[in-house]
Amino acid sequence: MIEAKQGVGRVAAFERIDPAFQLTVRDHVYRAIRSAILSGAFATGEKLNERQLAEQFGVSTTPIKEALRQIETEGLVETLPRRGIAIRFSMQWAEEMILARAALESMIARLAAKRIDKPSGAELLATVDVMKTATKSGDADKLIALNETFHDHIHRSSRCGYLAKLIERQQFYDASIRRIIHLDPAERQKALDEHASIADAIVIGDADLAERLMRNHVVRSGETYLSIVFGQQKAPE
Amino acid sequence: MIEAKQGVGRVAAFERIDPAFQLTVRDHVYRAIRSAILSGAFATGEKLNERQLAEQFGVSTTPIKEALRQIETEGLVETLPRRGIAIRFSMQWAEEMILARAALESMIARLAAKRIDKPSGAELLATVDVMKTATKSGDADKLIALNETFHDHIHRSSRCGYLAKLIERQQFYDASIRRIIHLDPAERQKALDEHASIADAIVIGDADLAERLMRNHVVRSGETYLSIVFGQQKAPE
DNA sequence: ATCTGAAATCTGATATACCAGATGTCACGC
DNA sequence: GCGTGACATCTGGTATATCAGATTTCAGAT
Repeated sequence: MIEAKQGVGRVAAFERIDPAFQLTVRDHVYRAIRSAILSGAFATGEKLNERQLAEQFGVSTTPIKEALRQIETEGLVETLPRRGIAIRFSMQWAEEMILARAALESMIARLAAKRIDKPSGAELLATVDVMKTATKSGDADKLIALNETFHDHIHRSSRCGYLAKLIERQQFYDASIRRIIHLDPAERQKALDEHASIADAIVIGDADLAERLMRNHVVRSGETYLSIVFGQQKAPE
Repeated sequence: MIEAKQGVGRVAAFERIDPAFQLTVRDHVYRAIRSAILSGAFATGEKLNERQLAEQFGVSTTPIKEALRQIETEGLVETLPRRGIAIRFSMQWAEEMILARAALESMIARLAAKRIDKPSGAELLATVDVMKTATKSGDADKLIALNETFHDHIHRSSRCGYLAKLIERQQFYDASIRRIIHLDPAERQKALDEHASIADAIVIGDADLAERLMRNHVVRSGETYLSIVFGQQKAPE
């Protein structure tokens, strides 16, 4: 659908570039370090060195410092002034990130149930239908994308920008790990059932039910990811 | 109570200095800017200028940049590469911070109810008792301190460091505003009743009840703060 | 009067140099 | 042998200069 501005018919329908797309060095470094930490490349308590990181990335320390400040604010590392930067992330940290995400996603599901309108509700149910198909055919990549679409729909329906942003930071696994999970047919089916019932609860406006289902879904699937990322590790006895 | 180390009786009982105490320029700037934003010193969408801030604080841009990165990660401002730094905080943002805090605090209350031990439970109830006294006498400052103690007890009992840290960032009002609230006897009584029932629920281990009571408490008191900070503003109709 | 586009200017982004606290090393004196 | 303390060194913290994208300004063309 092309919308011409000011009645001039021949302007091409190029979408505005999202300013956040701009790849700064800082942003690249931020993602790289964050992802490395979350994938377990560093042991808890291990030290990071600003100069060394700068050398590895082939940049100055300035963008490194800024990226580390962001990662610090997220809680993944702790900066000890003039003593070093220590990794804080651990299995227990990941467990709590799941709990945080469960709390926030269930809150947002509750609000979505109260605020969703007819068209969005229909879209949400339609997404679930597509998921059913993808689940049967076992298309893992498509399921991963649909999963994101599903949660995005709910976030938008809740009209909560801040909460949605906060939730994004509570993810400690990436697409490659999701793919592993989606290879298991039983897991796919379980996720589908949960998504379907969550969508139903939101569309009929049952806030309490949507909240509860969402929390259970996030905790359950989170624990599955946890066992994959951290293997058979157990919390300290 | 003095604990001598290694049996040497004459060593003074100096406590270890918390490394986080060190006041760096960055940290000072971070707190100052954050507090200014939360107190409404800037309009939503208003631009901040790194050089100008550096000049105002009388420091270079380096600590300013790092502080802004932290504030950005919290979601209070948005950095548009090479275009400026825009304030994102608004009444709606504050409303969502309340919801986030409600979601996280209720999750932590749920865990505290499951994990609290006898001594901590007794301490929690004791804190509520002291609160009763302070409520009657109307000592606002003491109540503010006790409030913090109360929530800290619960955070510690939940054994969740990450969640507790995340919750800290969801506070948009400071002590001076709390004092205003605590001047109202009716408000004091309401808060006391809520605290008492939350403590009871946690101590008897009723996770569902603790969660629900905590959420309602945070939302209700949050809305009170909201109305004070933002006056009679209303969300866009 | 209006549109175009080059140049001035504003802003954050990055690089580099240097500062200062924290830590480790090791010769020295008991 | 062992505790002491000066000093080398490591680390993040801060200051400053410069780079480059974004925006604004405004002369010149239509």
